[in-house]
Amino acid sequence: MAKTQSSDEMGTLSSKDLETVIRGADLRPTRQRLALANLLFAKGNRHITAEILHTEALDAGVKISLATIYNNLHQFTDAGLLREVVVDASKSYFDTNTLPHHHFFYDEEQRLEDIPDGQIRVENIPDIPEGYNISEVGVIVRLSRS
Amino acid sequence: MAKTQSSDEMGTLSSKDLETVIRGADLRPTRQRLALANLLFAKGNRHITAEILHTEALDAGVKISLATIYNNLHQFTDAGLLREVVVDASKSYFDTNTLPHHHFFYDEEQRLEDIPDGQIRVENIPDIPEGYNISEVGVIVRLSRS
DNA sequence: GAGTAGTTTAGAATATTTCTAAATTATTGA
DNA sequence: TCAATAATTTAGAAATATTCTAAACTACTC
Repeated sequence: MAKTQSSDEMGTLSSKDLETVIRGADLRPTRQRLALANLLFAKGNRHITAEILHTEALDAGVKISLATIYNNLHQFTDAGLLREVVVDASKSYFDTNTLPHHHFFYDEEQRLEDIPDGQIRVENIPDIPEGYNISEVGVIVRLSRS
Repeated sequence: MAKTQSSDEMGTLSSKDLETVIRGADLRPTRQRLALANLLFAKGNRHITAEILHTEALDAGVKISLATIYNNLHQFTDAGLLREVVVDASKSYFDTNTLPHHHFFYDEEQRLEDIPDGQIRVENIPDIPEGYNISEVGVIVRLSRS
């Protein structure tokens, strides 16, 4: 397997691989961090909030505080292993898919879902002011029950 | 002038007009509500947070509480006079332009700016699941200093 | 194994937004 | 005009999500 893998392909990482990923991000493979990495990266794409990840960790028997969840979500994000998606005014979602892509957001369920890259095209982005660059183009298609 | 006006054209409303707009939304033209409507709609498109609107009102000599700011922002939004734009994980922006359009967001300045409708096109939106409809397609182009 | 630097943690603090219940104001209709 | 009513405003408390602090703990280095 290639040494570098996109977050898209992290669905089958062994705990050895997870340790490698964590070390590659200049982080120590602590018990808590490994457990979070496992919850986040061991089963395909996820869109998760701090609170839900905390609950999942506790349910999995991992003793971990909410502060540590936040610390690690931000460290993973800084390391490029996660992407923060702003879609709800009151809480943050973290997406394990760091490749360029867009999202469906189900209003009633407060649930995010990937729209695979290439599927949507954004055309005709106007000129941007001198001295700036585009850091991200995000499309959110909001869905509600009809 | 036409009886119905898009929020786009509310830049020149007299206080009589503002009262009409407010009554049209089934709201009472109170001192506070008129003052807010004036701050919001009397000078072209705005993208504003509750806190900033509160400060502007106080600066203009209007005695008003923050709770009233929130009440009115939501009432205006429900009446279709404002649109809430989610772009920042920690606070909400309200946009006086309720026509379909997209946004630039200046990361460093935490500032929103309209991209006029028609300028950007979103193509190839995939099929959406049975039983849902698209309530909004939002594009945010994030800009950072280069 | 000792020293250090990174990590975790409980709990406090902060920020934004909502809620509550009481006081105030606008409206209606006698 | 005035009383009844319903909507509105308000201060302050509460709720929610997130960050901070400082102390305890753990992983790493030599």
